[in-house]
Amino acid sequence: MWKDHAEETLDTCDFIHVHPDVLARVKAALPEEDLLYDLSDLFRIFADSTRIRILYVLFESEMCVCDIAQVLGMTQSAISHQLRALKSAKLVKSRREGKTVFYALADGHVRTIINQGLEHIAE
Amino acid sequence: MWKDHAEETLDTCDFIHVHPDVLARVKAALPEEDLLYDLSDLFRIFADSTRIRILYVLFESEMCVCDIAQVLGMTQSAISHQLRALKSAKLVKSRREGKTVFYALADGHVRTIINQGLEHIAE
DNA sequence: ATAATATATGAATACATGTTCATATGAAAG
DNA sequence: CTTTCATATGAACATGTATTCATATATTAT
Repeated sequence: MWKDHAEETLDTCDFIHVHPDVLARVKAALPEEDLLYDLSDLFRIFADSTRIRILYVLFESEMCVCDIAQVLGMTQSAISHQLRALKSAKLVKSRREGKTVFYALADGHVRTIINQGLEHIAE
Repeated sequence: MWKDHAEETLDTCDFIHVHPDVLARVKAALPEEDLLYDLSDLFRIFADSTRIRILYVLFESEMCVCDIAQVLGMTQSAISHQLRALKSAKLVKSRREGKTVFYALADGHVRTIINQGLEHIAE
């Protein structure tokens, strides 16, 4: 018996283990979906070692695309693609000077986020 | 003439735009490759909205797998797979109590990193 | 033992993503 | 205007990854 609710409990346990009020509080605390996607999109930018290396380079100095490519030993195209990702995430900004385009960090959040990541790795 | 160095400048511009000492400083400041990979691996964990949602749930309370699955409206298997990723990154810890396994945040870095991400998005 | 339940896991699939290659754009010089 | 150089971009390819499905493991109860 009691099989009538088999469908809606297909993927959940038979009873809730935490107190119902906790469950309600947890659900209420969840941010909107849009914000969650924006957050994961932002962290996805940091989830690539090439982009991390570019950010580290820009920690030291603003630099043009081909200099970054040379320092990192990669093609201009690859760097340019990644700089676009970094710029659309507003982590870097660009400034044109004749034929060359200089990139620089957009703000201080980049350093803070990376430093927190380092602290976590160091344990 | 001067075509003999064409190969080594294949993907770089004809001259360096930043001062040579800056270039040397930038190269010296680059962390070791291992660390860069560890960093990007860590941020890759945050680069998925499901994992972010799990972390948000654990901000409020420790919780068992199937309760998390129910709160987030996902299957137990999907949550379990993601919890494994979160645990191997040492972002969550688990505690067994009979048949159920409770997950909780491992340390405070999670909150700090996510909060910094939020600040950046808010601009 | 066997059954029931919570969680973990391996394989498969569908989708996302980083790099390369070729080429286009934009700016300065001849 | 044409050429040259720095950068940007689209398509293609290879690799990575999140979810699903089926099943295995672990713990408790019967």
